[in-house]
Amino acid sequence: MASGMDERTTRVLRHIVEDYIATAEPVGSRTISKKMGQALSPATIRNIMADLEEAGYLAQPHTSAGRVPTGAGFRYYIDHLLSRQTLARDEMDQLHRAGEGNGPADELVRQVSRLLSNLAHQASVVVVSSPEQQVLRSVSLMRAGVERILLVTVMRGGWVQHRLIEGEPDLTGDELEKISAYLNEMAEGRTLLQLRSRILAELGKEKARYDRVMGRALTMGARALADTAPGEVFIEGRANILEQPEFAEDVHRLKRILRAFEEKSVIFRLLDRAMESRAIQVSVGLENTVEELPDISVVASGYRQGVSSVGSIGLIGPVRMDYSRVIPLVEYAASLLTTMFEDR
Amino acid sequence: MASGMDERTTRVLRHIVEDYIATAEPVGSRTISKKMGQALSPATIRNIMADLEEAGYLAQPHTSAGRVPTGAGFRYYIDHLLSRQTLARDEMDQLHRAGEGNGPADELVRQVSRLLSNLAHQASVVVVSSPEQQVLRSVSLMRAGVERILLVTVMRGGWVQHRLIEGEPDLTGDELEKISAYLNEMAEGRTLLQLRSRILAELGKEKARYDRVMGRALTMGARALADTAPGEVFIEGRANILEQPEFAEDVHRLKRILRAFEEKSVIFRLLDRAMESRAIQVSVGLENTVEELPDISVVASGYRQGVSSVGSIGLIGPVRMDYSRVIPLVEYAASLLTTMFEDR
DNA sequence: CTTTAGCACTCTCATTGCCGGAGTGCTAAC
DNA sequence: GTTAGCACTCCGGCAATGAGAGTGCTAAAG
Repeated sequence: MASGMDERTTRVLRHIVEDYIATAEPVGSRTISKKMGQALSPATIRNIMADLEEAGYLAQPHTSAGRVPTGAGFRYYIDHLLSRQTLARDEMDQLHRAGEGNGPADELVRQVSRLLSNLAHQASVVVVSSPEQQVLRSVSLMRAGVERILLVTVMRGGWVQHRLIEGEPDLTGDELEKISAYLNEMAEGRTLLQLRSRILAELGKEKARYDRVMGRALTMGARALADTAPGEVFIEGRANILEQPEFAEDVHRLKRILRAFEEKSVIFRLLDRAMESRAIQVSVGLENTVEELPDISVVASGYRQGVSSVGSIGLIGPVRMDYSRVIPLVEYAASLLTTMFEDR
Repeated sequence: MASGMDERTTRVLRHIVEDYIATAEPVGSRTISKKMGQALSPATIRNIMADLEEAGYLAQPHTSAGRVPTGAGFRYYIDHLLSRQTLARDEMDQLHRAGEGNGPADELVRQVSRLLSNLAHQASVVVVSSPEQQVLRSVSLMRAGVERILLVTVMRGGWVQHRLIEGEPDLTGDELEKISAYLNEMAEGRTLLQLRSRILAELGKEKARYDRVMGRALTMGARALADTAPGEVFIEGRANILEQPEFAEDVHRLKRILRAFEEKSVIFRLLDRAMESRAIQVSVGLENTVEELPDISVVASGYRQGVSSVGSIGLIGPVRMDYSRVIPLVEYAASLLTTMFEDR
């Protein structure tokens, strides 16, 4: 049906969507007629609207209310009608400054995310994918308690991660340092995944035969990397979603979304489509496959470290979002993250 | 005036507070009369209520509504009238299990906090104080990029922290390992604070004179520890505060508190009184000195690592909280955290 | 002197009925 | 195909009303 609409019809649809985005109220034929410079009378608009409703792009909350775009309406708008706003110089600068500063990677990412959230008046989410595919820069083993050893990994791009190895018999400081150094040498430039298989290969080859340090290093490495780390989620600007009347008024919805924010896995599912693709992803309403949140929209884009995608950044909010503004914002933020990780 | 109340008056006050806690509605003289087994007629209760109002413990939303406890009323109730509920076996078990598991310290703390939040139907907050005073178990320097070095510190108790040293000329892997080992040896068993002054002393003494490794180690250590790390804040169960009608109904208040949750420093100020003291701290309404949040209550208790307090855990919610239940919960959670860190 | 019954009074809240306004769909004319 | 006109629908706000809950005061009883 999408192609079966003439230009006039789509123009009407566009105006309806944009008016609705701006006001959050159902929009009537009069309003649109005025907006289009009286070229068409309200009555005509009404006819067109009836067509659009039949095609599934609009809905009426009740007879004698104006029209509201459906999910399909938004979809069509986003795919064919949207004209992106260009970002204000000032906004780009702000984002830049947030990402430029000194400090650990996670802190900078948080700041960018937060600013994005404030600029868009939506909640902002960053997911960092499980670091399995990322290239290591260095690893270190540290004593962390009785029979507890901590494996710290630093990725290219500056991401730091640590995991605990428990129930490991204690070693002297010297031994630990040697083992650590050995592992570190083995790790550099490899991905976690590669490191793991390398360790396993090595372990099979020489066994813990004649080199005690090497043997211990290999078994410990193998243990530490046995289970995959989950990746991380940062959510910033939860308070901003109260700016959106759809959440401020409906406590139930608000609660649902806040609950979802507390489940890492839900957020992961929400953003993982964006992670793969290089282009920005917009999923409105029911399109996202997360059954807990049928009535929200996600605008997200992956960011990369070198050639491999390592995560994504996005906004979560009601379906009625100012996409023309929000899409460029997210895109810019994602590209910023990519450059941030480039020279690290 | 507190002492100038006879037992009958305080009993009335207690019933009013408890009824209000249970219902969130102003409570009238009839209700109280019935609750006290008709020993006193509503009229008598009314007289007593008038006294209590004059004394500042109760207030009327408007003539001909029931009474509502004031901040002072709650304060008096907490200090003199409260009878703690004992925790259900099951709740203690749940908390225990949350804290017992394997995994990094921060993850476990999060889990305990989250469970606490769910049990209390309030938002739960954990602050980990700046690690300055904590005793180190080990430190390690790791390569983290061009001219970037990461200092990772592991505290007794299992807390891990890292800070970036930027603009540091690159070293060979070997050199870095030596420096790292040297620092590690110096660090163990000292607090961060002690380590820092030790480094400065050492730096003055020998200068970077004849031992290049030592010299580099000292200057890098000094640089890394120059600025104090801020400490951390975990907030769990934000969605639970919507269970409380005072937040569910008043978007403005909700927004204020969500905004506050996004400012580490605010949360710090809110909980730092609890950090010092070993006993549980309850601050109702205006008692907390955080001007952004005049109408909320904080129930918090510090937890320790050995003898020194390292943070606190607490609940944040409306003044109308079920203190008799919530206080034991927080206490138990705090003691749990203390034992969790003991054997690490 | 304290307690209580009685009563008049106040205030809220839910219900009802009643416009006015916004918007629609349909029909007939342009 | 477009539009003016019109009857119709539905929502939202407003005022009036009355029930209900609760109070304070007074005067009588204990």
